[in-house]
Amino acid sequence: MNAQPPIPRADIERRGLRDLVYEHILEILLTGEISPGERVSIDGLARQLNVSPTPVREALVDLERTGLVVREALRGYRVSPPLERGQLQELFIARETVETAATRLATPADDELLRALAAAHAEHEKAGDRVRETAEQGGEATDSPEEAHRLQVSAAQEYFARDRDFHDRILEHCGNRYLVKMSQDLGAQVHRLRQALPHGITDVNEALAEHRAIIEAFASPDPTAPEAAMRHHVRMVAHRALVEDPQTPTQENHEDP
Amino acid sequence: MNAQPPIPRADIERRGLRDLVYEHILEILLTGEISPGERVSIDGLARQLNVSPTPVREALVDLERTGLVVREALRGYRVSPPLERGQLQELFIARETVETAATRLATPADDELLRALAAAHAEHEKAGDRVRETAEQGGEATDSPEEAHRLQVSAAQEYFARDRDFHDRILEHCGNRYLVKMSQDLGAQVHRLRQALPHGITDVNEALAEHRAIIEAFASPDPTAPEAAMRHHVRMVAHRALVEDPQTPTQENHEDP
DNA sequence: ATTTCATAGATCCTATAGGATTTTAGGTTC
DNA sequence: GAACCTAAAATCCTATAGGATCTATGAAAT
Repeated sequence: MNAQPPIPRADIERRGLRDLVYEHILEILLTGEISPGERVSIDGLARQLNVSPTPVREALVDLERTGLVVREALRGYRVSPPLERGQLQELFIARETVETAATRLATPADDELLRALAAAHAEHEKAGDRVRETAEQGGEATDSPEEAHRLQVSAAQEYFARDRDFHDRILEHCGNRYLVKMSQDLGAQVHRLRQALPHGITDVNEALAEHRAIIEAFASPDPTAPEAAMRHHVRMVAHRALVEDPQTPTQENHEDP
Repeated sequence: MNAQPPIPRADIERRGLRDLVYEHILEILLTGEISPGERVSIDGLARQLNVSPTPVREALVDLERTGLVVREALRGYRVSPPLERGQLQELFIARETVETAATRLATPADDELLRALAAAHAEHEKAGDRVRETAEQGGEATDSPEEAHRLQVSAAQEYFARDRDFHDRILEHCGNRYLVKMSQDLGAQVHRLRQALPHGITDVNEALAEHRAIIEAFASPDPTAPEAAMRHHVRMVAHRALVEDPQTPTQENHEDP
C-alpha cells in the first residue's frame, strides 16, 4: 500500500464550483461583455457555463456585495449602472481616506517595502511604455485597426494591474487587514470607473511621476512625507478624472492640503 | 377604472425569502446561540427554519463577506473565531480612520445633524440609565437571578444599539456612501467584539461624556474640533477595551494626537 | 493502551423539477 | 396611431433528490 501520511494539505486550496463560477462571471463583467443596466440571467449563465443555477446564485450574491451587480427581489440581477459624478467624487474621497491611512501605518518603510515598491514601479513603467507604444501606432497600424485596438485595451489592462500592484504593496505593509479589505472593495468600483472612461490613458507620465515621489518620500527621513505624497497622488488622479463637464459639485474634503 | 399613474413603488421594498433567512441567521449569530468555531450546518438551519437549503446557502454567502462566519470548501461554514488582540487593535485603527473621516466630512454640521445628534444622545442616555439600574439590582434581584441576567443583556443590547445610532447619525450626514458602507462592515466586527467581552458595560459615564464632547465640538466654530473629539472618543474606547492582559503589541498609529 | 482501519452517519455540493412572478409579444379598442 | 388587455414565454424562486466528501464511532492489530 502507498504509505501516504496524513498530508497537511493546506496550500492546495480546495475550491468549490462556486468560486470558479464567480471568477468566470467576474471576467464577463470586467471585460464589459454585458452593458451596464442589462440583465444578468441566472439560468442563462447556468446554461452558458454548463452548471446548475445554484452555484451561479451563490456567486451572484457575492458579486452583489462588491457592487458590480445589483439585485431586485423576484426580478433578478443587473449590471450596476455607471458611476455618476457624485459617486465618483465620493469614491475618490473614500480612496484617499483609506490609502493615506495605510501609507501612514506603513511608515517608516522597512527595506522589504522599499524593494517591493521599486520592483512594482519598474513593472509599472514597462506597462506605461507599452501603453504609449500602442497609443502611437494606433493610427498608422501594423495590423488591422481592430487588432490595434485590442492591443491598446490589453496594454491598458496590464497598466492598471501594475498600478494597482504598486498600491497593494503599501497596503500589504500597513499591517491592518481591515484597511486592506476596504481597499479591495473600493478597487472593484475603481475598475468600474476606469472601464467607463471613453478616451484612453492620457496621464501615464503624471501617474508614474507621482508614484516615484511616493517612493522618494518613503526613503526620506520625514515621517509625514509618504502620507502627503500619497494624498497628493490620489487627489491628482481624482482631478484628472473629473476635469470634463463641470456638473453639480456635491461635497469637498475639508482638510489641509 | 382607477386612474393610477405608473406608481413608482420604491418604498414597498419587496424582499425574498433569502433576506428573511439572512436576518434570522444574523439574529442567531449575534445572540451567541452558537459558539465561535462551532459548525453552522446548512441543512440543519434549513430544517430549523423550515426552508430549503438554497436560500440558506445564499444568506451564508452574504454573511461570509461580513466576517461573521468563515467557509471552508466542502467542509461547510463555522462561526468565526473570537477576535485576537492584534485584530482588535487593527479594528480600532480602521474604525478611527473611517469615523474621523466621516466626522470631518460632516463638518460644519447643519441644524438637522445637531438635532439628530441631540435626540440620539438622549436615547443613549436613557439606555445608559437602564444599564446602570440592571447592573445595580443584579445582585439583590427583584426576580430570579437568570431573569436579572436576561434584563442585563437586554439593556446592554439596547445600549449598544443607541450608541451605534449616535455614530450613524454622523455617518448619514457625511455624504459619502462608501464610508457608510465601510462603517457598516466594521460594525459587524465591533458587535462581535462586544459580545465577547466577559464583564458587563463599565464605561457608560465615560462614553456618554465623550459623545457629549462631540456634540459640543460640532456646535463650536472650530472646524477641526469635531474630528479631534471623535478621534479622542474612538481611542478611548480602544484603550478601555485593551486594558487587560498585556499581550504582544502589533502596530501603532503614527499620528499627532 | 495506543494506533490503525473500516463502516455508518451526517453533511456538503450539484442537478433537476415545479410553482409563482415578471416580461414580452400580439391583438384589440378608442 | 396610441393605449390597453390578454396570452405565452422566459425568468426567478424554492423544494426535492442523489452523488461525493467529510466526520465520527467502534473494532482489530501492534
